[in-house]
Amino acid sequence: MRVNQLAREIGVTGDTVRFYTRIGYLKPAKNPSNGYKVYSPKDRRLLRFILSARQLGFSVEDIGRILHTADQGHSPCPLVRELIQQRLTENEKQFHDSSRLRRRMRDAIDAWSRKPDREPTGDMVCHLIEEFSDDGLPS
Amino acid sequence: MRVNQLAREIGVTGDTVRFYTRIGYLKPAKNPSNGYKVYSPKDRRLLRFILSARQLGFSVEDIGRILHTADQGHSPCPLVRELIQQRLTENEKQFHDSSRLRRRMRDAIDAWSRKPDREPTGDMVCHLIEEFSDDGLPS
DNA sequence: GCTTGACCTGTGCCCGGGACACAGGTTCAT
DNA sequence: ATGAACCTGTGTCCCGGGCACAGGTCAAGC
Repeated sequence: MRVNQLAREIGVTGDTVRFYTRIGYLKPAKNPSNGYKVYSPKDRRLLRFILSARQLGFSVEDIGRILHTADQGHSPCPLVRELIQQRLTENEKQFHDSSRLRRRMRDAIDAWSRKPDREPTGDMVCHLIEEFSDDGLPS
Repeated sequence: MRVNQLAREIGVTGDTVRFYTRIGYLKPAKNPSNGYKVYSPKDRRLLRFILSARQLGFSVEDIGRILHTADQGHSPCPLVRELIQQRLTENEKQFHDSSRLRRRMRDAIDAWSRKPDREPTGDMVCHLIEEFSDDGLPS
């Protein structure tokens, strides 16, 4: 089976399949008559696994480590448990950062609703932004 | 003043200053005796503006449009109001996505706490991931 | 056989927002 | 003049694919 057949069957784009092939996670054979890559049922299982892991928040590199461990015949489960914990912690941090930014944006929009537009000057590009930032500074 | 002088004064790295210079937002003169870039007080004001805008969630490209508008002598304020609204909407979407992922990760960790580790098989890389994903599928 | 046109392929570069590596230049004290 | 510390511009890298491109393939029609 060729890239787009596999891709459609699984529900991703051909580019995605090509990408995982390019980085060596899928290892299709090569049809010698036309140079096209030929994917096996094992590749299909692997691709499904990769996509499941991605949906759980594992990075592509994480998945590489997991696959490598399994290739050695070792159980990847301890690594999987460790990695998802790390990703969860990351997610929580970025969730927090995102919340702070959102509050800041809302505060700005609110403050700006009571301010006029102005022409730029030599010292000022946009007084909305510049004055809002000054408000947050230590005087 | 040279890149690292400016950078330190504002509290960013030289790479950041170089980056905004490279993309043309800062326009230092060139010291002909040594080829070094020479930043003016205007560049310093601009850099401050850029960083303030970044902190409010504007993208680097947004800032380019804002600077361009101001360069034409028009008020960038309407654009600024429009763009922050867009970024806020984006942030809200990604906040939501992030929340869903987080719940999924926590559910996985919880489910996995009651499951053993296993060796990989020809059909299975890591049963934790594969079975957890199956749970979400329409049977 | 040949052509047409739709579909498919691999390859290589693109994105953001800087970070980092590198080779070489400069500066100040010696 | 020499050494060491610091500095500079430039090029490349990161992620997870997306996209453009030139060319290959394949069935239908003549």
